[in-house]
Amino acid sequence: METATSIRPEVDACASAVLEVVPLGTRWLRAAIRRRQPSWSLPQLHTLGFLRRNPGASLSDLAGHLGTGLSTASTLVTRLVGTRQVDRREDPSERRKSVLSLTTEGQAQFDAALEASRAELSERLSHLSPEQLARVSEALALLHGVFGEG
Amino acid sequence: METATSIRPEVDACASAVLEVVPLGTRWLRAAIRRRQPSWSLPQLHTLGFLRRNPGASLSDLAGHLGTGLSTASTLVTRLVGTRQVDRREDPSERRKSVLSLTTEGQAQFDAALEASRAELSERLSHLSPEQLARVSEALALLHGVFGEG
DNA sequence: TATTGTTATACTCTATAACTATA
DNA sequence: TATAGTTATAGAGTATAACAATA
Repeated sequence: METATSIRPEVDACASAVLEVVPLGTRWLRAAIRRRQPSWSLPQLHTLGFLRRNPGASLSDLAGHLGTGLSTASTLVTRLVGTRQVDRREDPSERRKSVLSLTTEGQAQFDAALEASRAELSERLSHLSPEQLARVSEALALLHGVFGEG
Repeated sequence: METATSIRPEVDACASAVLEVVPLGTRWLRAAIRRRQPSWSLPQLHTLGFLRRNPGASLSDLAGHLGTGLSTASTLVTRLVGTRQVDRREDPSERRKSVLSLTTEGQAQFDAALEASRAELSERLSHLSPEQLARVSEALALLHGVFGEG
């Protein structure tokens, strides 16, 4: 199979770096969350984070964000509803749809966990110089676009 | 609880960006792999990638890399041995230890999948300017250190 | 008929605990 | 006794397929 290698070697090197760092970051993040909320899985955290930013989203919205099927999102939400962290209602105007949001308790727990992880990450990032920090922030914005545009 | 907020707001902003982009990248990566090798899970890919770079590693080495317990690594390896992608032997000098490596077939499949994902990522990264690309690469190196030093 | 979501089934990931074998 | 690894068990994530309800 022709593997369509780029004309620019820097591009391939950058792609390789992404492929190496993203899993590293995921493992770090999972460990950080576990230290704080051992009962939360990464998918659960992603679900809570999405509903934190998008209150009132439907199950389809959530599934699209998670990159999973509707059934996966459904069982995920069912568990979080069971633990009183997510509220699931029926959309009055579109009765097929769910209206999802965090409960007060779910939001408080999520904010606390996010803040703890951010504090831990900040501690590590604080060793970087202001210039390095600015470049990392800029690079993250670029990667956000790269991952999000499709 | 005191959440030890940083004195530098830029640090916290950067940490927030990391917390947002890392999950995005993970979902993109999973989707990219699925397009190529629908049968591989992310943990399996990480296992293959680690053994690709560290042939002869022990099960403990692998578990440490994955951030999981020994039992998780053991069942993971058992499945990959069953599909003829990983070779598991006994260390002659330390008979408690396993010596893990990719089979010829496993290595070929991994290389092909990695190359496909890299090509797909490269296509997206190719839209960046040389300056942007350099910054992303530099930032990734910094993040590699941030995630890896603990 | 198409869309939204749920449920059943099966397989993988993961942790804990109990176990074996080796050092 | 301590370490390397396996196995049993249980709970969670995931996809596919079959289903119900709504539009």
